[in-house]
Amino acid sequence: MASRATDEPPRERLIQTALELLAEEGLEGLSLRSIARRAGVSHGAPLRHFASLADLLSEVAAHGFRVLSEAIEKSAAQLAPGVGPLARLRAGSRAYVECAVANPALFALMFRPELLHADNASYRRDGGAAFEQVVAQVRAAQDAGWHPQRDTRVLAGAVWASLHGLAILWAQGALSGPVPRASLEDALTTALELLMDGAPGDKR
Amino acid sequence: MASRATDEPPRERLIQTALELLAEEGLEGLSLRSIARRAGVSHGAPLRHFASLADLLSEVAAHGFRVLSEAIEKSAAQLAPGVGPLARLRAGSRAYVECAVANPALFALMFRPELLHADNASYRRDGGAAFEQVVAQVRAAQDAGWHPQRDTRVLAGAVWASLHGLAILWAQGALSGPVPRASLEDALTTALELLMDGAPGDKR
DNA sequence: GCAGAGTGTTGACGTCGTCTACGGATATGT
DNA sequence: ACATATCCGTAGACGACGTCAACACTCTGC
Repeated sequence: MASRATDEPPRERLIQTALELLAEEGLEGLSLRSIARRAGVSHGAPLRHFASLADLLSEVAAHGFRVLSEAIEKSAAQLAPGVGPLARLRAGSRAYVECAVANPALFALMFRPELLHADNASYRRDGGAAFEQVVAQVRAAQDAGWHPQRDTRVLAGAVWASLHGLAILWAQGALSGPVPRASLEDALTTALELLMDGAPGDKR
Repeated sequence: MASRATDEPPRERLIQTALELLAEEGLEGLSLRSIARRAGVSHGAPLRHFASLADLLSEVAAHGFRVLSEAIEKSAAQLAPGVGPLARLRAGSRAYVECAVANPALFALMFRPELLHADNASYRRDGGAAFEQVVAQVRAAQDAGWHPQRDTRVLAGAVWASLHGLAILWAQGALSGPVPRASLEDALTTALELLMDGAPGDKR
């Protein structure tokens, strides 16, 4: 029996290969030629399917945004039906950071503009969709009385950026030095409490 | 008269050249050979003074951390003597983000572990010093009643990460798409208010 | 039977980081 | 004064990289 991968369309196969390589070797190991080698094709083959390395990586990054969106969605879905919107936002925020920590290299790639085609269609679409998910959760929390007077997109940007900082620093190990190892999880909890407590909301 | 730069020691001269190149061309343009070209020496010369490109870039990143520390220090120094520690923390936070936005490529380099030697001495020292500055400001705020019961380093880590996320996303333009252009400054203000209001502190 | 698209190979080009061998200063010890 | 060592730079090579052009091998539809 042949490996299932071989009868996938070549574009998808290359993206999958790149994802594997990224997970195993990190950002440094991710070259057009190494992807080709691992996929078992010649060094020029990937350019039949992508205009450039940046184009291939942009598709990989778009895949990452889809993974992220699913993680956020699932985190909200598995809460009890009665819990309020602010608790959902908290759960989504946790999911964002945990997803980044679970896939550090992929997450890093998603925010490396110099490696990507910023105007790649999938990248823009899936990245935008992920942000809109945060916006929707923030809006729901506002409707429930959390900072109702603030501009929703600005508020969502501030929340997203805060989570994002924690996610990258944590994922790339920059926090392990200055902050004691055991308390990285604490830092997430602390950040969420700073951001989302002390203001009228729903049940904690 | 000869350019002042030529009688500097060659190590410093190369770091300065790299900083200029980084500011003008961004991260992509920063190669060992392009630095050598701009410094007017042969392509192998820089390796007389640095063990590798990563080593040179680590020194450049360390310089960036010194710039950042000075910006934070200056922001606190030019406040009126009477203002409280929480206001100082707020001012330092603004300075962090504004410094990143003023030097986007340098700031990006400082957090690209795959381009750096993570164990480079200057990099560790100056990066650590910058974080300790935040820790000191947080501790002072705690002494004045702001979340006094929390672990200082964890709290500082959470604050730093939040600022950092805003700084990178803003510096690399990732926020301009989803959040309306004019309100990036608002996002900073919003984040600072979320993080540092609604808890007992000093005078606003 | 044949044109054309889709896919893959091969070889080349310029750029890159790094290494080695070499050359010329400059300073120091005798 | 000379020899020696150290600093700093050059020149050429190597392998890896992204990209491109030329070529070949399937298919499919007519």
